[in-house]
Amino acid sequence: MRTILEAAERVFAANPAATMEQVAQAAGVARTTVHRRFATREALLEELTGWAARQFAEAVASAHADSTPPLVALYQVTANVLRVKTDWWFAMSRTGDRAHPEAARVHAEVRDDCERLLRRAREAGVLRPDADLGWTRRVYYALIHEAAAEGVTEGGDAEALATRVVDALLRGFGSPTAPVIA
Amino acid sequence: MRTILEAAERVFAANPAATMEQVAQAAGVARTTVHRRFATREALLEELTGWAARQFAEAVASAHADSTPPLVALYQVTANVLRVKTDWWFAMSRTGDRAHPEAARVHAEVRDDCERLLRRAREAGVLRPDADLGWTRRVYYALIHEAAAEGVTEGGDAEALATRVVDALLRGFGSPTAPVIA
DNA sequence: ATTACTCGCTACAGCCATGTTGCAAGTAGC
DNA sequence: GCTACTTGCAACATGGCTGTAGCGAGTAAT
Repeated sequence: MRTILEAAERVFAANPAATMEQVAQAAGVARTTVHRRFATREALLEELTGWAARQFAEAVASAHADSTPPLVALYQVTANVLRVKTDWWFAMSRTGDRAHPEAARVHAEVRDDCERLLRRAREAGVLRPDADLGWTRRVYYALIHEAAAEGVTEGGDAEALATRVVDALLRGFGSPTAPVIA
Repeated sequence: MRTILEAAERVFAANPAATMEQVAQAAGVARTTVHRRFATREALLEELTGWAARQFAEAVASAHADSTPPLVALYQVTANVLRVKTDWWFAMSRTGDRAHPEAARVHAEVRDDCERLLRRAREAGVLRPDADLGWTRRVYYALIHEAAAEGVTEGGDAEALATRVVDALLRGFGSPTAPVIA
């Protein structure tokens, strides 16, 4: 069960169009055994996304973003999410999928949590007063995605990656003395 | 020919696993006609990635990044690439693919160009002296990707998107007076 | 009108993944 | 030993996509 889901994650991460046969082989079981647990391919994908969504929700919740200073919360959430996302790369990439309403709900909720956290950060002076929170959130997501990609291929630890993500998000890479474009 | 490639781009952008039938339908031709131009599905994909790669190379080259100040070059390259990437979203996402060596070569060259530009920017004081160029480049790519996604769904103009990308890359979203994490 | 060309349509063969079933072997518990 | 359960294996049916071939209609040029 867990074995099959983890194998599916590995296989689909390498090739989203992989077959049930490949998943079974990676799990070390027969293809029919996979079908015994998951009636259809769709069902397997759904289980996978649901499983990842629960891990995701847990990772976000355990950061207690509401009861810590924004900067600390930002760092904790980032590190926790990176841990999950490097292990469940493929499953976590299936966010917008119409399948599995629970996963969609989780992602929507996290999205709200994230925007709320960013708003708190802006009010606390951590973010610039003129920061566009929608764009800020999308950039934040993109940075996490990129850092997770590095974590998958090179296996860095979540804390170091989180530090770089938050640093890139807040400071950028420009010299403080450089001219500004807009 | 062009019609079919453009249709393929649209269809595959919506669903990478789309069939030749769907492509043909989107192009307004019969499936056999698609096969007359592109012997196999693989051949169609290759043409598509090759076509996008040429557009990409042209977009980068026409920015004359070597002969303008780093900050200007960064902005020009960003805007040009965004124009191509919003139109050829799917085809441009097939970078690491082993198929079509020309596309792989183009992407490798652009990557080098980009790192060279970032190095110039750092030496010119546009980037912080301690900026990790590899990480900077990956973040830059991620920002372009994100901005292009917005361009695809909401159709903003390339200049405005480029401004936001460069601004996010250089300044980030943090308040200049806020404490730093690392 | 003839020729050359392109396209749509139909039909077909082949392949591969999916999903199902039945049977045999192995294991754990009683 | 007996039972219940799980698994592997082989076989099969099904469906969908791919790629090919042939025929007929339409069009443009000479």
